[in-house]
Amino acid sequence: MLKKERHAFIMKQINLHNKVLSSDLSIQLDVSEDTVRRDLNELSDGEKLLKVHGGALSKSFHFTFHQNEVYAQSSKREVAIKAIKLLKEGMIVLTGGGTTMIEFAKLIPTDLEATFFTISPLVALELAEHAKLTVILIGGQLSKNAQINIGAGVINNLADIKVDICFLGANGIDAKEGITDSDWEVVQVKKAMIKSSAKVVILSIAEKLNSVQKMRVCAINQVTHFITDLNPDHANLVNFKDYNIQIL
Amino acid sequence: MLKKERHAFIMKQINLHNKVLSSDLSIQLDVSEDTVRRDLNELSDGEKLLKVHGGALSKSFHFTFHQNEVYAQSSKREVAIKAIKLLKEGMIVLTGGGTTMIEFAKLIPTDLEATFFTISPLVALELAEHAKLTVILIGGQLSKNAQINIGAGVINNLADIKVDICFLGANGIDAKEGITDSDWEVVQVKKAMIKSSAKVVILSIAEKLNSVQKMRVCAINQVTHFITDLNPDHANLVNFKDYNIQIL
DNA sequence: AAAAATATTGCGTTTATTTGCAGTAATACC
DNA sequence: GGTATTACTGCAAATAAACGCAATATTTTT
Repeated sequence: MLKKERHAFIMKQINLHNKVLSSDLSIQLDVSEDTVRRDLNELSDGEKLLKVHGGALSKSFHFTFHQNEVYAQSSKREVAIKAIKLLKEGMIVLTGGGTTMIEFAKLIPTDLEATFFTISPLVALELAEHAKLTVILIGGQLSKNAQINIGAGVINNLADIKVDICFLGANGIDAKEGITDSDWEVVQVKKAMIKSSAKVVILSIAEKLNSVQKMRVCAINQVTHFITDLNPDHANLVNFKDYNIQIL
Repeated sequence: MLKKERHAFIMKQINLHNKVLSSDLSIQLDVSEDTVRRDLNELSDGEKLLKVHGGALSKSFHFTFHQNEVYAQSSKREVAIKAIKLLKEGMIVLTGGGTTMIEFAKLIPTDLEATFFTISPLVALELAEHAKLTVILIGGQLSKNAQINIGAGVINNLADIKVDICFLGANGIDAKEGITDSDWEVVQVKKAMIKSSAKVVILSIAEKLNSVQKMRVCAINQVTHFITDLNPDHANLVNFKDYNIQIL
């Protein structure tokens, strides 16, 4: 593997996870830790990342908690704006959690009258700011990592509802492997959500394209709409053209 | 976990709660207290926080205090501190909503292991910051005014659970008229909560004493504990002495 | 194409950092 | 004032970084 390729791989990991460990990279790239260190030093010299003992962090990491609360917020907002266009008066909508969904909730027109089900307390609170929306929070055990409700209670409740459209964020998305995630409980909930919904819209920033996580939520052909911050004709989306999905 | 990550976590906690305890951080970060102390020293050297005996405080604490525009916050905090003492290891707890309950949630010791049911998304999110708590959010329609879940779904779910203790804020409280509120839906939910709980704790700042709202939640003798920011022997509380309530 | 120059990589060694622990000093709480 | 908690010190073990060097790969020059 060429040095440039390694650098690209490292930067991808950094953007995806905000951190990398030298020891992990050494195994993943199949080179010595020395080489990884040298790579990290070079990237660090080029101001591409922040080198620390044991690995490296995203440069924006430091600010993540202060000024730039949400990573890649502008991309996420772009995605959200496109998603808004799928909303129609009187719809019954189901939404997941995550920062993209919160952006989405904020951008909903204030005069829209609709019913929203959600598993995310944060999204629910954001939706509650809109006077004309009916907001129903599906209860369950609150996951500390994902900040969404999970568990059997959620699944049961989801089984009893049937909505017009479901908006979901994605952790990993790949044409062949479909939608994937890394948390088993979250995967179960997402599966149930898809089952309860006539249309399924996946929202994802371009960065997460062609990345695969450990567990599968669903195949690509179960998705009806796929929204990224890219132009639908962008080269990176060509793999998805074969499936019967509307790409926005 | 990398050192910088720990630092970021600590700063997040500081920004969130305005204070951290070394002992808590040691558990949450899964490192020794020594390491936490060294971290705090480094952050303190970098002027990021104010180190004190037992933990650290936000540097901007004295200034940001005012940005938190919770009405009568200090009274509410006093009430919350007293309420914390009723919590025991392993308890099943049910809580309502409101700013007093949020103060309460913030002040729960981080090493407490317990299960919390709540109808308030905001309280749930605050509780979720505590690593050892199981948080279950009872779902339903989100009331825009009260920012708690209401409606038949909530009542049904409440009917199926039985908890050790229930913490409720009160809108109106009077020895003769009991606990009263102004929103019909909220009253229904509170009634259901009381029904599901072995003990009922009412939290209220002194200001609300002897005030009566339009709708009745329950009589005073259905309450087991009553917490205000006043001394239990205060003259204003004399009316409540006749009932079989523990006044804190 | 062969040779020389340059870059890259892995390994052993040395050096530096980080972390937990034991013992002791300082501080807060009752 | 006594007790419990927290802070500091020095130390040892583990881990990571830096350095020099030799082997290998790549590019440039002849």
